[in-house]
Amino acid sequence: MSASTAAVQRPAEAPGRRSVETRARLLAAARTLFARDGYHAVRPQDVAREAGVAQGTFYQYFPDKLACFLAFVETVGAELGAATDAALEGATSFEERLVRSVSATFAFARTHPRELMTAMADSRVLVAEGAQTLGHTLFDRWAEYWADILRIGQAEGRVRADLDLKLAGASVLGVVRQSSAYGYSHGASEAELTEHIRRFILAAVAPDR
Amino acid sequence: MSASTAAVQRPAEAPGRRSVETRARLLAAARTLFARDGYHAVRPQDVAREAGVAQGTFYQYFPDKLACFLAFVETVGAELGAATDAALEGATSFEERLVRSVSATFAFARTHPRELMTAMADSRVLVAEGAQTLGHTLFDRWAEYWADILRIGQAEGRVRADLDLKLAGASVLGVVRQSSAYGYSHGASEAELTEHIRRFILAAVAPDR
Amino acid sequence: MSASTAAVQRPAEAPGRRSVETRARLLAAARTLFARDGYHAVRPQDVAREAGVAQGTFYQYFPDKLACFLAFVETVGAELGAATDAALEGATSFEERLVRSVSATFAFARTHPRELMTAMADSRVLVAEGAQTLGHTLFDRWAEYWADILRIGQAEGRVRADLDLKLAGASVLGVVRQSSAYGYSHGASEAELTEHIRRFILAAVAPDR
Amino acid sequence: MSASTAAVQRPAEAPGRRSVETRARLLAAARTLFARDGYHAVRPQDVAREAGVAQGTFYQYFPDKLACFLAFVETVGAELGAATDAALEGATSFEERLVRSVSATFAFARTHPRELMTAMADSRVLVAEGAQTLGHTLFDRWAEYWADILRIGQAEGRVRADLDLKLAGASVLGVVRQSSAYGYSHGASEAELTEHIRRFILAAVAPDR
DNA sequence: TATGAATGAGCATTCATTCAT
DNA sequence: CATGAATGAATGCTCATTCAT
Repeated sequence: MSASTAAVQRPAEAPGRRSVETRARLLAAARTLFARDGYHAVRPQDVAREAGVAQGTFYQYFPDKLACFLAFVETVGAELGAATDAALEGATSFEERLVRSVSATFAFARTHPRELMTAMADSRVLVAEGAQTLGHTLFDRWAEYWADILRIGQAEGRVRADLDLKLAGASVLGVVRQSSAYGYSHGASEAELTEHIRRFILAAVAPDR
Repeated sequence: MSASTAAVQRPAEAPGRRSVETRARLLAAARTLFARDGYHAVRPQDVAREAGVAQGTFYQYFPDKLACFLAFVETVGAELGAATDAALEGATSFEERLVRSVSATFAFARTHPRELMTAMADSRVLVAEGAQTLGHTLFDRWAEYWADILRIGQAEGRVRADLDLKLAGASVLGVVRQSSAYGYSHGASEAELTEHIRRFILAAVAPDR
Repeated sequence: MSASTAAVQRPAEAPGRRSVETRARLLAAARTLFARDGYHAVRPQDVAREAGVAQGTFYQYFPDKLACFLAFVETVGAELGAATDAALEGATSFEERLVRSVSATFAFARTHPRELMTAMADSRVLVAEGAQTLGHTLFDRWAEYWADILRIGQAEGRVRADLDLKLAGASVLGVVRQSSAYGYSHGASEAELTEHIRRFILAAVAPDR
Repeated sequence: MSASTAAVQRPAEAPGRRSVETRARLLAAARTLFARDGYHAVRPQDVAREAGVAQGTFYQYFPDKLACFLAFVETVGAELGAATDAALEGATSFEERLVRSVSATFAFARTHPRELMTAMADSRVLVAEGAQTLGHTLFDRWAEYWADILRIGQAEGRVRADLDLKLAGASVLGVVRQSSAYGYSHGASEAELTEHIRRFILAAVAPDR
C-alpha cells in the first residue's frame, strides 16, 4: 500500500537534491586538503569535517579514500582541460596556440597552487596501491592535448610532417612541466618561462629549413 | 615517545663505523623494497628482514624510515650520475653526448626498473613530510647535468648562444623523462625514443639557421 | 608519526558527548589498573580491554595515556575532597574537625587501597614527562584544605594567631601522610595513628600557654 | 703452559684498580642523569655514555638498570645521612639539633637539586616493579634518624616522655618534607621555612606545660 | 540519507639486555 | 675487563572503515 503512495508523481526529483550538494562539499573539501597536505596526510575523517558532515557520510559518496582522491584528480584534470581549451578560442596560428596554452597552464597553477602538483605527483604513488585505473591518465590526456595542437600546426605547415605527434606531445608536456617546476623553484618569472618554452618548442618541431 | 619528551637532548650516537657491511645490506634491502613497493608500502621491519637483521638494527643505521628512503634516493642518484658521466667518456660532439646520455639513462632504467621512478616520484610526496633537504635535489642535479652538456655544445657552436642553459637543462630533462614515460607505457622501442629525442632536442637548441 | 608532521593543525575533535558511559567505563578501568599496577605497568590497551572496548576507543576519549592518568588523579582528588568535606559537617570544634578529617582520610585509604598512593606518587614522576599542569596540584589542594581547617581553628582561638596557615597546612599534611605511611607499613592501628596525630598537631599549633 | 705464566705472582692487585674507578664513574653518571631526567627517561646506554664507557660495560657493574638506580638511591641516602650526622657535632640542645638537622637537609637539597626528590619519588614507583628490597628504606632510615634526635630530646626533658618516638620521627620527617616542598614551590625562603619548622616541631613534642 | 561511536589490524619506534670479539 | 653491534619483544598511537541508530 505504501508502495503506491511512494510512487505518487513527484517531479522525479533529480538524484537527491541534498546529495548533490553534499558530494560537492565533500569534493571541495578533499580538494583543499589533498592539495594542501597530500594524499597520505589526509584522513577521510578530515575531509568529512572540512565538508561539515559526519565521518560516515564520506562513505556514502565514495567507496574508499582512494576513490575520493581519484575524483579529486579527475576534477583538477577536467578544469585544467577546460581552461586550456578555452585559451585556444580565437587563436589563429600554431605559435599563438602554443603560447596561449602555456599561459593558461601557468594561470591555472597560479590560481590553484599545489593542486596540479599533488594530482600529478601523488597519482603516481597510488599506482602501487592498486589504482591502475586512473593512474597516468592525467598525463596521457595532457600529452594528447599537446599532440592535437601539434597536429593542427602540422596542417598549417609549422610543424614538420614526419614528427611523431604522440611522442612529441609528451615531449612538449615534459618541457612545460619540468622547466616550469625548475623555473618556479629558482625564481624565474612567468614571462621568462613562457618565452623560453616558446622558442624551445617552436624550434624543436619546426620543419627543416 | 610523547612529543613533549622529544626535546630531551640525546647526543647523536656515533654511527657505528664497524659494520659498514650491515649498513650496506640494509641499504640494498631498502633499495629492493622501495623500488618494488614504494615508500609507504615498505616497513622498516621489512627492510630489516630483507637484510637479514633484527628490527632494532635498522635504527642503528637510520634515525627513521624517511632517512633510509632518502639514502636510497641518494644512492640511485649517485649511480645514475656515474652511469651518465661514464657514457660521456670519449664522446666528441654535442650530438654524441646527447645520444649517449639518453642511451645511458635508458640503460639504467632497464637495469634498475622502477628505482628511478620511485626515487623521483616518491621524493615529491615526502616533501610534505618534512624532507625539504633532499626533496627535489635529484631533479636539480639532473637538470644541472644537462645544462653542462648544453654548455659544452654552446662552446662548440652547436647550441645557440642566447639559450638559458639552466632552463634548457630542465627542458631537456623534461623531454627525456616524459617522452620515455609515455613511450614505455605505449610500447615504443628504445631506438625510436632515442631517435625522437635526438632530433627534438637538436632542433630545439640549434643556433638559428 | 615523524615528529615533524606533528605540527599539522588538527582541529580538536569534539569529545563525543553521546557516550558519557563509555568514558565512565574507561575511567573506572583506568582507576582499577593504575591503582593496582602503577602508571608505567598499564598500557592503554589494558585499560580498553578492562573497559570492554577496543583499543582505538581509548583514544576517542583521551588524547594519550598521560591524559587518562591525569583524569584518574583528578577523580581520586575530587573524591577524597568530597569525603573529607563531608566529614566536617556538624563538627563543632577544631579538634573535632582535625580528628574527623584524619579519620576520613584513613577511611578513604582503606576503601580505595593504593589509589591515593598511586595518584600522589606517580604524579610526581610525570612532571618529568610534561605534565606540569596537574602535577602537584593534588598536594596543593590538600594542603589548602588543612590550611582552611587551621583558619577556622584560629578564629576559635585554638590555633596560635601568628601561625603561617599555608605552611602549617602543608605541615599537617606531611604529618598525616608520612606517619600514616610509616604506621601502616609497621603495623600501627588506625586508632593509634589517629591519636598520635591528634596530639601532635594540637600541640604544634596551639597558642602559647 | 701459558697457565703457569699467568699465575706469576703479581702483588694480588686489589679487585681491579680500574674497576673501582669505572664503577665510580658509572655511578656518578647515573646520579647526574637520574636526578635530571628521572628513572624512566634514562637508559643504561645513556649512563654508559655519560660515564665514557661502552654499553656493555654497564652490565659488568650492575646486573640491571634497577640495581643501578637503587645504588644511586643508596648513595644519596648515605650522603644525606653523613651530612645530617655531621651537622649534629657539637650541638648541645634538642632545639639546636632540630634546627641544624633541618638546615643540613636544606643545604643538601640546595647542593644536589632534584637528587633527593628523585630518589624518594621514584623509589616508590619501583616497588611496583619488584624492588621491594630497597623500596622505602630511605624514608625509614630518615624517620629513624629523627626518632633518635627525639630520643635524646626526651632524655633531656625537652620531649614529652609518652611520645611514640618512631611515629613522631615519621611525623617530623613529614613536616620537613612536605612543608619544604610547599615552601620551595611557593617561594618561601629557607629561613622562613626553618623557623616555621622549628616552632611547629618544638611545640608538637614539648612536654605538657 | 546521515550520524558518529566503535573498531582493531597495523605502524614506526624504543630500549634493556646479550654476546662474540 | 671492555667493547659495541645486534637483538626482538613490547609500546603508544593511528586511521580507514563499519554499523546500529
